[in-house]
Amino acid sequence: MHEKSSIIGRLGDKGYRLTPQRLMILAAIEGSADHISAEEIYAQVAAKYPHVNISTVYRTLELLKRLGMVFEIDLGEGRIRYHAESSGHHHHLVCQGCNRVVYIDEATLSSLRNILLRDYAFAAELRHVGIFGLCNDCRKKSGGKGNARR
Amino acid sequence: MHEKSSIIGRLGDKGYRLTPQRLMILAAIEGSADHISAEEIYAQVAAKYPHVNISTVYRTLELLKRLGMVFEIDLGEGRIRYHAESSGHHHHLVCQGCNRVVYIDEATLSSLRNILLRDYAFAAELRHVGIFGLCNDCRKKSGGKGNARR
DNA sequence: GTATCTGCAAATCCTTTGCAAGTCA
DNA sequence: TGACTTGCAAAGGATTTGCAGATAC
Repeated sequence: MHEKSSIIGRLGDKGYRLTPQRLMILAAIEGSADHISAEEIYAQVAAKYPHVNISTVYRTLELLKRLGMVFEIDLGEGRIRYHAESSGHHHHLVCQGCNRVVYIDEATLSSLRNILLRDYAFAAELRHVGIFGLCNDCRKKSGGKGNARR
Repeated sequence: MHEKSSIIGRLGDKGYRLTPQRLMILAAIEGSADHISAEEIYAQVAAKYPHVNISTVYRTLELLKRLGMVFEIDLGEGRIRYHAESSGHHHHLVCQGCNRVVYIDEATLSSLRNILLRDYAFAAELRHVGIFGLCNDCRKKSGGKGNARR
């Protein structure tokens, strides 16, 4: 049990080829403290391996998503961000006034999840979207204009 | 006080021109039982008035958003949907298994809103995004594949 | 050796923009 | 009349795809 990455191990186990591109893309995702976009993954990989193409990044992300190893999160920027399944979960409060993202821990929303499950039999996957609104600072500033999207 | 549409009245009051395009775009939005996309608005308007251009739809939406008369909602489809401010509010549970959208009333999430406000001083605007997850049926079906997005 | 992957280039989808012509007030 | 609106066409950004050559196993 000492693989560089459990994801890499699992990819290999499932019969997928461990190409240098895939390894580098995985490293970028796993190494990202935050959530990373396809473009950012591409930039990181291309810095060491200029030959890669961004379509390979998208194809690899597609594969990893399909295998449940990487998750998407839509923070309303008009682009999707990705994070490794292994990197732990939290929720995102996205301020539409200043674009700041506040992280809150998973437990905060567990009661909501329970209510939706109980009353609507709906299993909410709250980790993969941002919750939009206004942070404290922006609320004070005359309600904050809120032109954060796209 | 008997305008066809309160939005139209307000647009005129603010000094914006009531062009036929704007009136028809407004009619499409207000007439939509559900949430409508720019493309759908365009199709509806173009049916009666083939001359319109979709850029006019986007520009009108931009204006109405700015004036707070129309709201966006991102249901994670890779496109934004719109609804009239006057059409009442509710929340959206979007099933990633079958793409179904379940509407829930605003009160259901008010406690969440209060918690976020109290603990994070964050004023969440929950009405403008969908909450993703799996509906009852799709949960039963072996967890449902969940390839709903884009 | 060969099925799987990749790079490349072009296409797609949604949305935005510049500009000259049209039109509401 | 004249500022505000529109149509048109072209650009924009994110993502996807077809295909032929490259490569992991």
